[in-house]
Amino acid sequence: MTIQALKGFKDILPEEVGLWQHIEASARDILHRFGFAEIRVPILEKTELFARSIGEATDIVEKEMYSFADRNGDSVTMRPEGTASVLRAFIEHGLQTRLPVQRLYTIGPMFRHERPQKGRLRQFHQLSVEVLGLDHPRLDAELIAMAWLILEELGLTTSLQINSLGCPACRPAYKEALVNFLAARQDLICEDCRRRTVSNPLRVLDCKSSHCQEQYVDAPAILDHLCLGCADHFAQTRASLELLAVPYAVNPFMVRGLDYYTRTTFELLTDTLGAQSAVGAGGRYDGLVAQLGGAKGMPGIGFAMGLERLVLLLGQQNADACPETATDLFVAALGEEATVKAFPLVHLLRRKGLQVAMDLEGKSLKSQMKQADRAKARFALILGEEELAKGEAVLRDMTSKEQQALPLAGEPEALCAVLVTAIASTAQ
RNA sequence: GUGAGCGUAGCUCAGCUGGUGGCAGCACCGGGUUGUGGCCUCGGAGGUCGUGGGUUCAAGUCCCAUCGCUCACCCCA
Repeated sequence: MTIQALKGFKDILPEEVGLWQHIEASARDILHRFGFAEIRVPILEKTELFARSIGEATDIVEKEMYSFADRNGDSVTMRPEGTASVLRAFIEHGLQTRLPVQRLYTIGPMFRHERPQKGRLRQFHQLSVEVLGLDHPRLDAELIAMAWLILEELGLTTSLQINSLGCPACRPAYKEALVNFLAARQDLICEDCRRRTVSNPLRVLDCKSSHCQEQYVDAPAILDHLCLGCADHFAQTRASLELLAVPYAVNPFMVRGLDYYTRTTFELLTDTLGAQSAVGAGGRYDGLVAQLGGAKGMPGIGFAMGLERLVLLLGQQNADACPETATDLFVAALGEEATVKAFPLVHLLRRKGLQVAMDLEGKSLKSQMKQADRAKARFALILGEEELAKGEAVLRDMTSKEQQALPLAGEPEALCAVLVTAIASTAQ
C-alpha cells in the first residue's frame, strides 16, 4: 500500500491554490484598509497556553488537541486556534507599549483531532483577527462589519447572528437561573441536555432536538440578565452595526465553544455546507489577556474564518471568482541548434519579466504547439531550421493566428526588446 | 468516541441471479499534417478490482475480518 496523507490532512493541489490565494489576497487587502498588521506566530506552543485560554473543560482541550511530549519531556501542542498564540506574542513583546490599540491578524494552519467531515479537517486553515486595547462597542461593530465585508467582496452570501454573553459580573447569576430552569425539567429533555445541564448549561439551549427546543421557548435568556454595563455595550454595538448597515439577527441562544468569550459574540452562517454552518465566528474576550499574565483590564476582541469553508462556498457561489493564469510566450525550438539558441533567450526574457515557457527536450512542433496551447500562451515564437537559415524567428499570435517574422541577427537583447514590446502592446 | 454508506485506471464510472476486468468517458502520450495548438480521426500507455482470509469447480460479484474514504452525531472555523 502506498503512503497516504494522514486522516483529516489534505493536500491543496495546484489547481486549487489559485482560489486560496484569491481569498487570502482579498482578505489581506481589506484588513490593511482597516489598519491591521500581519503577525506570524509559531504553530507549536506549550500546552499550558491553550489549557489556560480556551478552557480546561472544553472539548478542544479535553479531547481534540495534538499534544505530545517533546524531547525534553515538556508537553507541547499544535495550535488548535490562533488567538491564544497571538495574545501570548502580544504579551511577551509588550506590544501595547508601541500602540495603545493593536490590530493584528494571522493566517495559517490549525490542528484539531476530530473526525473529519464536510468542511472539517484535522489540519485546517484560519484567518484569525484580533484587536487588543479597546472595549468600545463601536469597535465590535467595526470588526463585525469588516468580517461581513470580507465575505461580501468575495461574493459570498451568509447570515449574521450576534449575541452578548455578559461578563463575570452578570453571567454567573444568569447561569444559576438557567440551571434552576433546567433542573425543573430534567425528565422532559434529552440525555445530552441532562448531561450538559451540569457540564455546560449554556450549550443546552443550542440543542438540535426539536422536542428539547419546545421546552426551552421560555427559558431564561442571557440578554434579560445582562448587567447595566453589558446591556449598554450590547445596545451600542447594535446601534453601531445599524449605522454601518450591516444586517444582523440577535440569537439569544448562541453559545461559543471557547470559554474566554465575554459580551459580544457573533457567527457568520451558511446553510450550504452540510453540518458545518459557521464560516466565521468570534467575540470579545476582555479577561483573556490578564488570564494569560498580561496587563489587567486589557480588553480584546477577535474572530476567525475557516478558509476551507470559504473555498467550498466560493466554489459553490462564485465559481469563476479567480482569473486563470496565462503564459505570455511559448518558445518552440526545432532541432538542437535552435534549441541551444532558444534556451538562453528564454532565460533572458524571464529576467525581463515575461512569463515564458519552452520545451526542453526537443519534441515535435505539433507537440510544442500543443503545450503552448495548454499553457494558454498568448504568443508562440517558432525557431526552426528554416528560420535560423534566414536569420529570423516567427512570432505567432495564438488567438488571431497571425504570424510575423522577427530578425534574429544582432544582440539577443534586441530581439528581446521587440518581443517585450509586441507582447506588452497586446496585453489585455 | 458513536452510527451509516462506499472502496474497479490519474479522475468519473459500467460490470445483471458468481463464469476470461471495459476498443467506456475525461485526462495523458504518439500518428494522421517529413515544421504549426484548440475540433476531428486512428493508435498507445495506464490495474495486485483497497488488503487478508473464507465459501465454490470458478469470486470484482457471496461471507467474515481489516484498512481507507465519505457523510452524519458530538463539537467547531
